[in-house]
Amino acid sequence: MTVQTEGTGTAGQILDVAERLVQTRGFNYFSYADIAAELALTKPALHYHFRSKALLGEALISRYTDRFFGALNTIDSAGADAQTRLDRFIALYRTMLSSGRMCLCGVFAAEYPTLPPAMCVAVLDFFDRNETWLEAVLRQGVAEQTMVVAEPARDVARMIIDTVEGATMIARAHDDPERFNRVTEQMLSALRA
Amino acid sequence: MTVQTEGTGTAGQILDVAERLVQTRGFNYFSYADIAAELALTKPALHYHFRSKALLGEALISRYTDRFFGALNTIDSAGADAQTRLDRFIALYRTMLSSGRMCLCGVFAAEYPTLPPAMCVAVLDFFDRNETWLEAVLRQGVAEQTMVVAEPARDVARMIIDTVEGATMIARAHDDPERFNRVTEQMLSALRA
DNA sequence: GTCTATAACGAGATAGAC
DNA sequence: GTCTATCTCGTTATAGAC
Repeated sequence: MTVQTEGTGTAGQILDVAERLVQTRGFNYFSYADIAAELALTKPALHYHFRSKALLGEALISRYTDRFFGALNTIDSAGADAQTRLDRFIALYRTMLSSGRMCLCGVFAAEYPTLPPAMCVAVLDFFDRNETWLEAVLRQGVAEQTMVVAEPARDVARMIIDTVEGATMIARAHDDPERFNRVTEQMLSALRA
Repeated sequence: MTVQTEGTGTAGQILDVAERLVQTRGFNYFSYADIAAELALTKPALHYHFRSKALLGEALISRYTDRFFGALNTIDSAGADAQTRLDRFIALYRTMLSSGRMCLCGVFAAEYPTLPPAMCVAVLDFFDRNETWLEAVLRQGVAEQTMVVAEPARDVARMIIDTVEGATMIARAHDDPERFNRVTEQMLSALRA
């Protein structure tokens, strides 16, 4: 149920380092040289695995999205109640924040107008799928009578994503993970029945 | 009550263009050459007014913060109720979003780990002052019996900022300002008494 | 699959003329 | 206050040897 795990092989290690650099510095503020230095490789070796930075970016989103929804699947398969599911969703972001990272797609959203088109499509897809997952959890909470959710529930789902992304970003700037905890707790308490 | 107004003189014009470029592309994805081309100047002319990009960044935050709190002062001097004040606060962000811009300090928060130290200090100061203003509005709403605000009210103020910053970022990626309106409306309705 | 070497370009910044 | 010219460095990317 974690989003950041270690990849296998050289390509996997490249993605690991690149992912961390994007989540901490942004897509436009790291270079192939940074990755090469960390892995004791040369730049052409990276280009062998990822022909261009744009393709590396696409691979990053693809793997991140797979892992993120893998984590959501793990949450689902535990058969927990809606409150617990929502708590665990938020814990995914808390874990990233604890290592000074933003959500990968949150970073990409901030840099959106500068991204290659293929990356843009993948970023929007990530958010759309998140909304769908959250909307289902909210409807479960209503059915369990533990949540009060306004209609359309999808807008509430969007509010949750926006708040969590914003809270991650600003708590990291303050270097204060507790800020994230208190803000998300405020948000959750407003949803409780 | 607007945050984006036109500056006077060459330095003001430089700040105008730089501000727009940061709000749309980020601090790490525009150059002196971009500004120079727009203003039909050369790069050394820009360096005459702002010796380094870091100093330009500091000047950007300083002017933006002044204008932002100028707008909040205008809201205050109208003597409106808390709900109206909060609506007008959110309208400041809506106006930025309508021209494809994020909050300047929201962008800087996303790029925070890459910024020069002096800019970091100024960014945190912007958010702290925002929290203080919002906390006062929330307490006014409680006194007017139009809002239900959990304690500590400062955490609710932080939640509002995080949600608005996140909603701006993600609505812009979707090129859908209505998303911002619906999300912030959901947030506001959770605060109503 | 990784290397050395290099191309081609753009970045921030400075010297010195006008 | 703005210019031409230039410096130095870092960037993405490729050619070709091993």
